[in-house]
Amino acid sequence: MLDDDRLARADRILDTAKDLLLRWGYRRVSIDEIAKRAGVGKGTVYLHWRSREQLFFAVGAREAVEMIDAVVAAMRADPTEVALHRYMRRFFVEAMRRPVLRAIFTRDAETLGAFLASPARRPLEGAKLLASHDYLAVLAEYGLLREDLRPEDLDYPLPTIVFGFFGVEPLLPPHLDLDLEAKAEHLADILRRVFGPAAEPAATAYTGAASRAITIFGRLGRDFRDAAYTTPER
Amino acid sequence: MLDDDRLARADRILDTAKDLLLRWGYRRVSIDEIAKRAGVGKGTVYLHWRSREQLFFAVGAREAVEMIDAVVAAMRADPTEVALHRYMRRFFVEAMRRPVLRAIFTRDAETLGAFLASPARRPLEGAKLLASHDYLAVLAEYGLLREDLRPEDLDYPLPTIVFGFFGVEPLLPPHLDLDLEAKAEHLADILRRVFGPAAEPAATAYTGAASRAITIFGRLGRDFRDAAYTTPER
DNA sequence: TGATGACCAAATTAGCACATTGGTCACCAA
DNA sequence: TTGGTGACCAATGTGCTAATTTGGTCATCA
Repeated sequence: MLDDDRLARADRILDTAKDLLLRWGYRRVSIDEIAKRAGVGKGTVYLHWRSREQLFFAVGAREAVEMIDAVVAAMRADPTEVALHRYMRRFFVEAMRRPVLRAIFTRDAETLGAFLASPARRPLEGAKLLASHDYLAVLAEYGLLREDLRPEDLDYPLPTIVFGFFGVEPLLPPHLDLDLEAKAEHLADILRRVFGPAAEPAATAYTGAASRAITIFGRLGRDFRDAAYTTPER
Repeated sequence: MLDDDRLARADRILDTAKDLLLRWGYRRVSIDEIAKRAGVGKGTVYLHWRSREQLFFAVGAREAVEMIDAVVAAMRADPTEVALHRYMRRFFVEAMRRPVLRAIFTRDAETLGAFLASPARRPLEGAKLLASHDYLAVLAEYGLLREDLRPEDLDYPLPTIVFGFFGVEPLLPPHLDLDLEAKAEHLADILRRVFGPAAEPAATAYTGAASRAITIFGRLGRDFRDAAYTTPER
């Protein structure tokens, strides 16, 4: 079978899995049902992924790729998007707009159930996706971080703040319903005040940093794409 | 029966309930068991609280009173403790050091189970306990907030940040294990940078605001104490 | 008159037969 | 020869009933 056909088939299966995941929730979706609706035999699914968990990981990884691509595209179009507060704002919005990523980041137990605790999902959250050390090092190098901060100083407070934005929703009083953009704006404002440099950086800092960051996130996107379509080796 | 004896009995029951709650978790603790260990009849428990939920709410409320008392004492000893970032730092530390409050704020399902979703627990979290509008209004009045902020501007971002600090723990990579004070310091630093005034306020601002805040939190503490020992009326 | 525990309805658990599901692999069609 | 398939299997889950536990009440008692 041609590689293109293989990829197309993988996508068909992933589309089906994603659709059922969002409609029925993780525990209700069986491999049988996915295979049937995708028009392939059950065994064929296992020619693409090692296990059920891996398959659903791939569903998430594909959305992660979309999100990363959107981030990279934004940085290409406007290098100031590389700044931490701009990047995280976009990350937040792009993640929340994609149903599977939103379910993962908001820890939506209704939709994801046991998958939230499964080890296969691990790479989908975690600091690596959120803000790699490589990226933060680039920010520091180009003067886009507060002068007294080293990248590792963000290890605790940055994920903590961002996690708060993904997770508070169910705890807030209902009368407080900001739209996604307003929340993202709050997040950006906070990150700029807490981690941003005192003075506005030069335009050249942005272009230099953006070019480096695009490389970093481009690689990250390719890694996720590879992970999503990985064939099980034995 | 004398009021003092009544209170002592209530405390004995609450001590027992708290002990079992922390050892066995919410769902495993029965009223029968609590009554037996507290040396009273089951009916007696219902002379103090209307329902099982109310009883466990009282367990939390009593710890909330302890916490609020600690906060008030700190403000009395040092009026600069009234500043938002100092107050929330202390709030965070005092809450995390008390097992029942920590379970509530970290949403520890293992310990609290169904109680997390029960309406009786509602008053124990929520913005009221965290930072009432009255308190924020005092801060604004005395110039202890960023000049361009009105109290209601904090409604969304403040609980969001604080929630993050209570809730991230299970998501962080294990190698990152700051002690409680270090986490609290991060929280304080963030809140000062995001919500604090540009210039250091005068000492008189702190004393004035602290005196007002002590009144507010003193009342809140009394309300919780009353709620904890409330007799069910019919 | 305050405290108690037997009592009851409602919810939970235990036990068991039956159905479903993740994953494998012998077989087959191209 | 080989990529695709679905019958197959162990293990997990589901429905069902009987038996137990539990929250809450209240007649009775000290």
